[in-house]
Amino acid sequence: MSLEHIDQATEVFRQYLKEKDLKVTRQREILLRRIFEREEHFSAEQLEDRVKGDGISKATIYRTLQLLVECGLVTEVALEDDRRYYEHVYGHDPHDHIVCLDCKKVFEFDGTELLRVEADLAAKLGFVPESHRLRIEARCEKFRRDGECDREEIKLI
Amino acid sequence: MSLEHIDQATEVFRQYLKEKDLKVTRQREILLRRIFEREEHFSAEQLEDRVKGDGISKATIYRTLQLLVECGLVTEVALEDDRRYYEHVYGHDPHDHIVCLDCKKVFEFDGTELLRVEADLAAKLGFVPESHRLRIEARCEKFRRDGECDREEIKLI
DNA sequence: GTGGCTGCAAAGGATTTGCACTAAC
DNA sequence: GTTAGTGCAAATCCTTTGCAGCCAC
Repeated sequence: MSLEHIDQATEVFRQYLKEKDLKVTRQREILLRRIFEREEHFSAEQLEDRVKGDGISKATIYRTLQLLVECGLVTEVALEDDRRYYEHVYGHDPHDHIVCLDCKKVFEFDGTELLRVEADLAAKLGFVPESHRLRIEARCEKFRRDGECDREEIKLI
Repeated sequence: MSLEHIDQATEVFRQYLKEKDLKVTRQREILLRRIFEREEHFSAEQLEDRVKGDGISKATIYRTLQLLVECGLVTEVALEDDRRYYEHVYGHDPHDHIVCLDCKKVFEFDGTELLRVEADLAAKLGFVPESHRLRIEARCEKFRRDGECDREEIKLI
């Protein structure tokens, strides 16, 4: 993510905090930066690793993640069922996730078509869709054929 | 679910156990029956309630659920993120779930179209889809308009 | 100075596990 | 009789919470 985007996200977060009469703290600013400076999904534990040395407690990490989700800068991703994973979404196009049962990598794919189908379907049933949580589990043809997979994880495919 | 279906599911389960050299126990038979005799999603805790009085421990419930998922008679449903929910799938058509943010009810809808889109999408990306976990969160038009919703939960819509 | 925030440790809550006993086969 | 299954309680693991001191405003 570009420095420019990080700055914009920081601004969005500060604005959100101000609106809610919450405070801009050292910990919150560092966490936001560490989240946005990488294009990787992360769990609370992995985020803890990223800020190792910055003196930020686990409790603050969990509390800040909640704030970031509330203000829409971060969302949960349904990668696993046992723990929560997150990704930053500021400046990202809608996408969903497909995990390969062979090579275990996670890929993102353009979510436009599914969004349209979802909207149609929901309309037919009398609903207005708000959000969805999706994980597709699949097998990678290349892996099956060659026994390896050279795709880059996460990259939009 | 019809008695006939329960018997068939029981047979499938027994067969699976036999193949794996596992035992057909009183607890396993009761749990399967209690699961299949209702068309309701359930958590481990709710299943515990359903077998209250049958003297089956929580540990056995969790262990049996794993078996039932392994043999394909039951699957996890992505209703909530904090605990696991299940449904029996023997004799059911493919479907997905939509939860109403207004009335909190869960509905099932025909999953054929999404399956097709998923297969197309996956093929384009070089994958063969195996399964997916989906929850659509939406608002119910009727509820918004009338302040109530008379739809029946879970029924395929 | 006054909230809200943080770190710490303890609590919570769902699920899993170790073990001695019991029950299928 | 053998082997796996069960119940119980303890253990795990992720996440949340209570509280005393701290920091942003």
